[in-house]
Amino acid sequence: MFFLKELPTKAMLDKYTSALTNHEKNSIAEAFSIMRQASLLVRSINTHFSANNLSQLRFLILIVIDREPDRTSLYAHEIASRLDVSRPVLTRTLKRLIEEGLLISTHDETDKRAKNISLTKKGMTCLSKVLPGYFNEINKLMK
Amino acid sequence: MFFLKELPTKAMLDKYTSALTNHEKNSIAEAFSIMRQASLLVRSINTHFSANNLSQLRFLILIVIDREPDRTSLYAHEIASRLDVSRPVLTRTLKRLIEEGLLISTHDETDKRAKNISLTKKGMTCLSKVLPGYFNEINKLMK
DNA sequence: GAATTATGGTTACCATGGTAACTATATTTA
DNA sequence: TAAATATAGTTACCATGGTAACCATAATTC
Repeated sequence: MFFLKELPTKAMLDKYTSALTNHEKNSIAEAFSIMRQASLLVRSINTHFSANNLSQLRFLILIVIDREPDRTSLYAHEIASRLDVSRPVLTRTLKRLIEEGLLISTHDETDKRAKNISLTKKGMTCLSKVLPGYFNEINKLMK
Repeated sequence: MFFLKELPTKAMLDKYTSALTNHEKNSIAEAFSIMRQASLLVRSINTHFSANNLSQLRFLILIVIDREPDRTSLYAHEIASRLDVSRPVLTRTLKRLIEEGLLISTHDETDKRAKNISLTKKGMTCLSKVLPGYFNEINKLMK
């Protein structure tokens, strides 16, 4: 998502930011650094995930359900409110996770629009299988 | 690309990282923070770009050509070597930028495989039009 | 110099992100 | 309580990321 292998040098940046203050130039250099670091993190995390048939979003959906205190399910709109992703993408991703047996969806009696989503055994197993490698990947790159 | 709105609290993290050292836990918390910050940056930058019919990658392609000292063109494989993106994606994106008149491609006489890519007037105009807002978006979010 | 390997680039296909426009049900308001 | 608005979720469509497999040309090796 930030695909520049070599971050611009200060001199390079100056070519484009002559009108900015030094403070602004530093902020921009820092932003580049953050975006590049995050890109590398996301890259290697995604590699780990796809080896386990997951993705960032698929993983996060499982996690937000699992981590919810005192509950074993969430409404789709609650998942949506915790994740910064568009509704159609969430709909599709939930659909796939349900098809693959990682989640199950039940209808709500009081609100017929709502869908109640919970982890299956398979979903929980998947999560616990992927978590150690996930933290491991992060730690490798944060050194 | 990291879609968790609220980063996990330390207590939350403990649920999943009990086997890790404190140093590792801190690294992970920092990684989350970096990924989240980068996501927000990329979000707003992309919004700015798409209002100008660009994207991160389209922008970076233009920039790496423009910033190259002493040259006005790059071979496609040189662009590829500067950007961390797969070759097919680069091929397609270059194709679109050429169709839209931001880039032109010429064949190389000595290596018949290679494509020489340079910015058109329109490409340069596009770049200079988008740059101030780009830095501005970054600075807004880095505060 | 023919065969092999490496390099530059493309095609085909899929996953995953977005927006716009939609349906269905709940809620609010007049 | 009928009409208007808000909320939950979906569908259709497109942009942009990836990998695998491929073609064409160059470079290397035997």
